[in-house]
Amino acid sequence: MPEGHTVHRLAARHRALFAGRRVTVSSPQGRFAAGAAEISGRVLRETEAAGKHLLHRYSGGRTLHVHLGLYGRFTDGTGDPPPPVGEVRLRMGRRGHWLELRGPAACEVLTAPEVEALLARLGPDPLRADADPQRAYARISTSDRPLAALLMDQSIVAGPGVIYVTEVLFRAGLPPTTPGRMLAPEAWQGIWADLVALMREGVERGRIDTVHSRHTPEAMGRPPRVDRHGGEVYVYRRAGQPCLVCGTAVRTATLAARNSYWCPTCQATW
DNA sequence: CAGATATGACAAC
DNA sequence: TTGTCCTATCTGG
Repeated sequence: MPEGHTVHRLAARHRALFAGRRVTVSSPQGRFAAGAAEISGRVLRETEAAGKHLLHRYSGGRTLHVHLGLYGRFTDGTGDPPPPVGEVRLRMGRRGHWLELRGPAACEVLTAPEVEALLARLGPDPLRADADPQRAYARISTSDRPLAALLMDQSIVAGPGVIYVTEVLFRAGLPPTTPGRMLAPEAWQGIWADLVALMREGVERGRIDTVHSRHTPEAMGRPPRVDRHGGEVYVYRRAGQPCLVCGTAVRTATLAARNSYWCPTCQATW
């Protein structure tokens, strides 16, 4: 589930559920027992998302940092918490509502300087008001690395994962192998604006849906896709299947240890 | 029931 | 570039 939109959505949900309240924190699985003891019984002041990182800021200056990694997920519910099933790393609750976390890559309590250091190594996040896209462009435009790798580098842009990056490059008409250096400033502005729009929509809807959004093939100045069936994304994980816009078989390759997908016709060249 | 897979990141080579 | 880690779920035999 987890690209940046998921984490921002969680931050908002956790804020609505628990911010300003005293919460109990435990680790049924045991792996977060010490951290849980540090924050349990404190007031959760505020929640925040930065890229794919979730922060719960507690009274007393401590911050819970969660990174979902590939499999991490939260569940929550009303009433009394159910008996723990499986590997529940963290459980938190207040009267009437509980929250569980399984499988995170990171679940730890950080000090203020550690939080600062974490935030300092992240690039601009399209979902944050304080984001400066030019900071990302300064890195992109001076690199020979392929765009797919640059945009997935969280120190360049924080939040997008392989799906958003794959799809935004399709929508920009650029192959994932395009060297960063080749990206014109206007093209970057377009990609950034597209990331902002798509990811905001992702936060609202709780899913990544790049085809049925406001940037339809028609709006992109391309012929409408014939197939009305087919799903939420243009090319991600659609290797060998016909491009939804032009019908060419979607190509795939491994780029920077991640799978890339692109349409060789719609994304012919920079 | 073993094995593959999943929207990620990092250390080690 | 490869291996490793976090957990659950789906596939096939």
